[in-house]
This record gives sequence, C-alpha cells and structure tokens, in this order.
Amino acid sequence: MARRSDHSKAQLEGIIFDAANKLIEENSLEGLSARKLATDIGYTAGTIYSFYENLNELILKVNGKTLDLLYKKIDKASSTNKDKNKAVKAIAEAYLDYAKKDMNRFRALYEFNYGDQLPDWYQAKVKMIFDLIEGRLTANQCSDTSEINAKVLWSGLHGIAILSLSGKLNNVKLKSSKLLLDSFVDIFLRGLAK
Amino acid sequence: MARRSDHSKAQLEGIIFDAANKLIEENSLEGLSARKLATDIGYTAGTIYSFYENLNELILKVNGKTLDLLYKKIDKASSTNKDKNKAVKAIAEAYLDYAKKDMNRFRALYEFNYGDQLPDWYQAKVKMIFDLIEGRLTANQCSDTSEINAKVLWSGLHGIAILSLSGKLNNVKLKSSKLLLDSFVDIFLRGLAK
DNA sequence: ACCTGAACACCGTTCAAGT
DNA sequence: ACCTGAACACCGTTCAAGT
Repeated sequence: MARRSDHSKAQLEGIIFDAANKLIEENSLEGLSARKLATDIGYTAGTIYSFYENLNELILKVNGKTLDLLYKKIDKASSTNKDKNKAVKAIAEAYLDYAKKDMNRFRALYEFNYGDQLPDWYQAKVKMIFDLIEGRLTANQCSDTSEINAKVLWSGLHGIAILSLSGKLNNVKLKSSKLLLDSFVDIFLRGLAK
Repeated sequence: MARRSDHSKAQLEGIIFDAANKLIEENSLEGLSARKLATDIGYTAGTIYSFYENLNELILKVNGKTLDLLYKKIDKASSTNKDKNKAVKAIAEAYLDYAKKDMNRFRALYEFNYGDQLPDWYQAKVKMIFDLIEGRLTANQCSDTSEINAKVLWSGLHGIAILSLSGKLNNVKLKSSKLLLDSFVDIFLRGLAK
C-alpha cells in the first residue's frame, strides 16, 4: 500500500476506472467491490471516494463506456448494408453478438439498478443507440408509428438477448439464439409491411 | 427473541417462507436479508439455515410461487377468449399486467442469479407458462416453427415488460407500455400470417 | 494535499454451546 | 432437539488522523 502521489489526480482516476472496468468485464457487477478494486490498484478503499461519489457512480461510468462500445458495433454493422431489411437484421445481429461476446459488461448494463433517475449524459447514450435503430427502420415510413415500431424492435431484440444469456428461455441454448433472432426480425419486418 | 418450540417444524418453515415472500413483495431482492428476515419472525438468522440450505434456495422457492401466480393469471386470461389472435393478445396483456401489478416479485424473477442450473421443479414451472403460450399460438400451424415462434413471442413480451419496468426504454412511460405491447402483438401476428 | 486506517453499520453462513 | 449467539469473512461509506 501507500503509493502517495505516485500518480497525478487524472492518472489515478483513470487507474480506478480501468480497474473497475476490468473487474466488471470479468464478472459483471458481482466482480466489483470497493475493497477488491482498492487492492487491485494498490490503494485504500477510501481513495475511490475522492474520485467518485460512490460505487454506483463508478459503475454508471463503466456502463457508459459499454454503451459506447455497443453503439460502435451497431453503427458499423448497419452502415455496411444499404438494403433496409438487411440493415435492420445486421443491427439486430450486432446487438446479440455484442451481448454474447461481451457478456459480463452487457449484463452489467441491465443488472444495474441506479436507483435515481439516470443522468442526462447516460440517457443521451441510450438515445444514440435507439436513434440508430429507429433511423434504419423508418427510411420511408410515417413517423407516427415509427417510434413505436423501433421500440418494439428493440424490446424484442433485448428480450432475446437477455433470455438467451440467462438461459431462462427454456431449452434455448446459445447456439440457437441467432436463429431465434433472425426469426424475430423476419416476422417483425413482414408484420410491418402491411 | 427465543421462541423455542412455539411452532412445529412445518409451521416454522411456513413462517419463514411467508416472511421472505412478503419482503420480496415489498422490495424485490434488495428487501431480503437473512438478518432482516430473522428479526421479522422473531428468530435468529441461524434458524433459517436449518430449513433452507441458503438464501438462494429460499429465494428460488419464493420465485417458484411467483411463477405459479403468473401462470394462473395467464391461464385465466387466455381461456376466456376463443379467437386465437385475441387469446394471444390476452396472454400478452396478462403477462405485462402481472409484471406491473406485482412488480417487485416479477423483478425478483429475472434479477435473481441462481448460479447453478435451475432445478427440475423450477424449470417445469417455466415450461408450463411457455406451453400455455405455445399452445395458444400453434392451434393450426406446422410444429416445425411453432416452438421458435412461441419463443419469439415470449422474448418480445418479456423485453417489453422489463424495459417498461426499468424505464430503460427511453421515454417509455408505464402508460404507453400497453400500447407498445399491443403494437408488438399485432405486428407479430401479421408477420406470422404469411 | 493526499491517502490511510479505523470505525460504523451492514451482509451470508457456520457451528459450538446453551437450554 | 431446537435455537442461540458468537465468530468468520466479507460488504459500502465516512472521516479524523497521519505524512
């Protein structure tokens, strides 16, 4: 212990964040505790609280970074396709793919109960992902129902992702989750094209 | 404290279960702790462990009862309608309605990480709900895709339920969750009717 | 000024000891 | 036989005291 000004304030904040991010990456929220984190970085638990109000603020920031990563994956997947239906499918698959490959951080996203209302900067990140989905879906559609349709798409997508991860969707193994997702998107797009 | 054989073994187990159920009903898993539960029933925390191996077993049993309640609601809703599409919608609405009205116990259902594989008796309860959905959906359909369709329906349903409860679906207030659900079911059924 | 370390109020779980 | 209560190994968070 006792590293006393081995690092600048900004450096230390980065060290704390990176260590927290790593712990969550390894075992979601169960992986993170103030004392474990402190041991990892060679400081005392108290130090964390001079950079973050509490653990929740730190978790929220890690989750914010996770949202950024998710956004990038979805953005990349959607922009390489031009046909609308294919773009929607690509978005859906990128979402599920991210959930599977970065399982622990994805779990931390929805297992975390912040308690208070989420701050604006966090909501903005969620909105960015949502707008990406909505934008691709409503290329040529009335905007009256487009928001609802996008929310339906995202809800279904998300439901498949979490039920697949948790294994609670009876007998749905990870192998078949893509089949499930593709079926959903197909049904959804067919249902939209009245 | 110290009530020493005021109750029979079976009585005491019931008392523990009921108290746990009540705590979860009031504040989901955050509401339950061994010490709080012990205080409520007038025993010591150690006593709980002579009836349940650990808190997880107790939570699982409470969740089992919640699944029973959910099943009953869905069963009732689906059997009062004869038209297939109406029955499917009734099931979906009953699911969402239950999630909203018994929010804390419903949250405990999916916020709980059991760790190990879920025991058979629990999986059987999940399957009963699933079969109810699948049965109504596949009245006259090829059984090849019916299981997948039922899983798609349930995933979407579930996604809407949890995103509505957690408020993570940006700007989706509880008021509009029924609208969202109805839209989903409409799109889904239209998509199925190729 | 920066960080510690002890303290406070909690956890789940075990098990020797009391009645 | 049944239940306690102390103990163990943990939590998050605060803040006076040390350097």
